[in-house]
Amino acid sequence: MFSKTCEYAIRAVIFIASESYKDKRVGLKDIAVKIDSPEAFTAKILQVLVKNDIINSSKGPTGGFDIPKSAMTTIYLSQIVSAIDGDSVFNGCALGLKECSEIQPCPVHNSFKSIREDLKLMLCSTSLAELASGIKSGSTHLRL
Amino acid sequence: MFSKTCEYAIRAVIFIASESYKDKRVGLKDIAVKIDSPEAFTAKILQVLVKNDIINSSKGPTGGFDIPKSAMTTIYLSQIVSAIDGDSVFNGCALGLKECSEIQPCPVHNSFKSIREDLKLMLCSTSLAELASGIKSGSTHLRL
DNA sequence: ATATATTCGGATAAAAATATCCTATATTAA
DNA sequence: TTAATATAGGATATTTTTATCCGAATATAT
Repeated sequence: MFSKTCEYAIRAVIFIASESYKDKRVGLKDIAVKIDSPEAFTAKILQVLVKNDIINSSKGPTGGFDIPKSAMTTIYLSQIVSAIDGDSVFNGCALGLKECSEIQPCPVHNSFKSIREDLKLMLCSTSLAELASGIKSGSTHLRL
Repeated sequence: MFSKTCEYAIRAVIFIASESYKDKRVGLKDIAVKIDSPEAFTAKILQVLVKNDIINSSKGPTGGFDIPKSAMTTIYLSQIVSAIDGDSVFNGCALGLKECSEIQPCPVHNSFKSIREDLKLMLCSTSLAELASGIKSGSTHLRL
């Protein structure tokens, strides 16, 4: 579904959001531990997320990553996914064909249509705020 | 969604089915051309499909691959997918967590539930016969 | 029987994804 | 202003996925 990189990205963003909700900025080391990801690799991913304006970063002591509370309700899963994996999840042919559309469909095009629509809808309507609230309340988890 | 290997597998099986429908056995070379896949790599994939009883093979001149007509209605997309990609599509956590279930869900577990159910249902109910019929009629295609 | 055409299977190679290391740069606090 | 701590980013390494090569085994037709 998503690349491993994208899985890390989503988990990291949710964790950062859950801490930002408590007005806490979090460092790379902490993030890597809390989402169980390789630290250096996670750093690379976070850089991409910063460049895509999904998270903020600040250097130096007391530095780290955060997300403004106001942004949490306007950032959706879809943004994280397309920042990391591009739009193949949204547009790509399930059988890997370059030319696959309504007028020239692959054999599974129609079978996948509604599933892809549902997926798209879900990704575009699930906000960071929702996802982080589960972490806050302890009803969802990010590692193991 | 699927690995590239699995995309080739599905395309190959559909092509073999569409030819078997016309009582034609098809060789590796022909398959690779018709589904636009690397020949040697496709050979490896076909071996796995043979081992999983999804397609038949026969050696020697006039040899090649085929699928009994009777089998076409009992082989489903799900079988091809799990033979090549395993059952990660069916069971795997969207965020890559090892432990993710109803009692210990990841943040997107519930959002993905219905989508995954729909996907599973579709894969388990779409038969090879259906997929091959689109190729026969020319309404669907396997390359480009 | 022999030549030929085909799949089978092991070894290897290339490419892409994932992961690490190290130095530079910025920021804070003392 | 200096020491300490954090992210940034380039270079490199490892692992996984994708792809190729080649000889062996097998079956067919002549």
